Amino acid sequence: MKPITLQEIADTLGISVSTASKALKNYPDVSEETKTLVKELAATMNYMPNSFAVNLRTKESKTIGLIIPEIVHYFFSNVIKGIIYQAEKKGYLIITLQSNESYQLEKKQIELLLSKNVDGILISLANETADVEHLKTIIEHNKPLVMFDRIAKKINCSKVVINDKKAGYTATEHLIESGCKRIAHFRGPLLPQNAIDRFQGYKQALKKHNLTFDPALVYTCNDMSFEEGTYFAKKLIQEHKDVDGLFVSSDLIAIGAITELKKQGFLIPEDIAVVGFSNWFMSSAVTPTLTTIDQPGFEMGKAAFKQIFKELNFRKKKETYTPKVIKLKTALVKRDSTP
Amino acid sequence: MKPITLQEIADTLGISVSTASKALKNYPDVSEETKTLVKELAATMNYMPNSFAVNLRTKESKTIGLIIPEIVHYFFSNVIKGIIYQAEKKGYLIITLQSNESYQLEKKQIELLLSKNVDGILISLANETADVEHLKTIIEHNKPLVMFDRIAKKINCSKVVINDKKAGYTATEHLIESGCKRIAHFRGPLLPQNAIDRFQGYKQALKKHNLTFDPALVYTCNDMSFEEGTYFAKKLIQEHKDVDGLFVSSDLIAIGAITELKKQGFLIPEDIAVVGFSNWFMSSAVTPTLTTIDQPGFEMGKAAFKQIFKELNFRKKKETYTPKVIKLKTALVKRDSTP
DNA sequence: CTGAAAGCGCTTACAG
DNA sequence: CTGAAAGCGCTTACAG
Repeated sequence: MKPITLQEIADTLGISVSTASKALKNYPDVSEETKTLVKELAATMNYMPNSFAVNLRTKESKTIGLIIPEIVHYFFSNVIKGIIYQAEKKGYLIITLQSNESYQLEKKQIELLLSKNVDGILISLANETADVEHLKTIIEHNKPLVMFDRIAKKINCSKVVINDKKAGYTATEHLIESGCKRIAHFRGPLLPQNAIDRFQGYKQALKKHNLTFDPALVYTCNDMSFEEGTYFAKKLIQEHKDVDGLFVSSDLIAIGAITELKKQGFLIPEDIAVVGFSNWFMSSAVTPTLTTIDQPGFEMGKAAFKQIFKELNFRKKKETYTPKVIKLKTALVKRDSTP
Repeated sequence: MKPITLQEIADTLGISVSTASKALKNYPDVSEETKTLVKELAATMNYMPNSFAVNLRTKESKTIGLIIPEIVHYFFSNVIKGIIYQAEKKGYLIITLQSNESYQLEKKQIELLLSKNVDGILISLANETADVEHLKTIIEHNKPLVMFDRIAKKINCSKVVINDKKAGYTATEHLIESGCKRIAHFRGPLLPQNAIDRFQGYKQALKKHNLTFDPALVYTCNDMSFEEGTYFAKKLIQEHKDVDGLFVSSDLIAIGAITELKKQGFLIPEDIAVVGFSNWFMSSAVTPTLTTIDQPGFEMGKAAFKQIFKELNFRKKKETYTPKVIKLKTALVKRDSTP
């Protein structure tokens, strides 16, 4: 079945392509009669405008590129879901690419998306990414760019984030208020801003409550896995027998840590209280259930798309806009891993 | 920064657009000198061909549509990852849509992808999908279609699957060989072929080993969640005190079931042995670790893309091809939830 | 109210 | 070896 063209519609109706085109798009200067004729024929012939031609004329494809560090990841897949959900609502399609936490890939993928002429780009940075020049090329190409979760402070574009520092503060303060005196922290990798911010929040809470900050109690996780949780838990209790609280930058690592601690005979939360991060669906299923910070992935995806959509419209109207930083709310979810 | 065109390259060089175009594409009938000139200028001017124009001319966009029931799902997100990984290798981009297990959405999304002129469609059916006429429209539009995991037997297109029946058989037989006599099955929803096949494998294994099949021991899960696992486990031990084995059609449900059974004082595997399905990464982390069937999601994604890529090339060469059914290997992963 | 014309930026068959 | 021309299928400013 060959797709049918406007030309064919016009021909069978004995009118011009221009009129047919305008009729379908409800131009006011086409007679009602012609409009009905064209629309009916289009419907019966199952006409679909050739999107390649439309793209070429209108210079937009209603397609947004998305670069994500890792698809197989509860939080990120929720973000993707939110983006796709919102995009579909607005008639946009999402092309997803995975940087695999690699700076080189991320850079290449930006080039790729730009060469494919997406209308804009949504990105969450790879853990490896330190240099952010490649993001500037997006802006130079005059395409809207919105970063989310793993952002680069230096880049002047809209961002959707949570307040990681505040969330880290809340988590740690909750441990302090539960009576913990020696609180360890399993932080994320060194580069990403959100790992830094959560760590800052941790420090700030200690300071506020007059607990001394001990750098030896901070362990840096790199692959953010369950195994890393068990590994550092083992290390932690070897090195610091007096620890009574633990703030972990991800639920998965926290669950790994709890598994190991239980195995070694520690009672959670009696001996060591634990707070995770992100509110992974399993955190309410494990034993004990995990106290954590709820990080709204789906909402973040929706917000990121909404923002790029706004910017797209500003551009169409040739209006200027100033990049916005949207901060989504987090919440402490109190469960059984803290007293 | 306005994107630069072939026209501008040709103008600055004082040659025609045709020659410039052919030079860039290494046509043999262009002088080496001209080729170098054009290529160098293109490089310094950072020329990128306008993909909209290329699409219109070549009638292909090197873009494949993907419809998946649920993105936030360990198995499916692995499949997506595999598809995107393989597609990127071959210069293709993936547009992902989520049907949300809804037949209506799935149907609409096929129309959408077709109207956006993707070169082909990859799909895994929604649990709700019974009628498969909408898939035929893809074929009528002359676009390659490859189904994976949740397939429709009736549709004549290539498919990538595992042998669900055999896997169900293996899982059940493993329980039987472990000494189980009364084996229950938590199956998936009624419509998807793979839920049916796993159930058939279960029945077949019982028959083969002369155990009577008792329909009362089969429970149908619909949302495939942890909670469903706890719910049916509760029901199971109320209704059938003599059960000593359980084959569950997903690891998450199995883990839910085990959590509930442990809570009620049952020993796993001593009282009830449990086998899951899919080899979710958490199945090696829970206590006891879960015996399961490894279902290669990433491989499935790669295979699905490879197949559609092949079909795309056959079409370009105007060769015919017959749809293939690719069966990927599964394996029993023996862990501690079976003796 | 309708249509001829130009043009989006490329590719490719054809002429020279 | 080079280039003029046609054309992919639309949209839209303009003329009538």
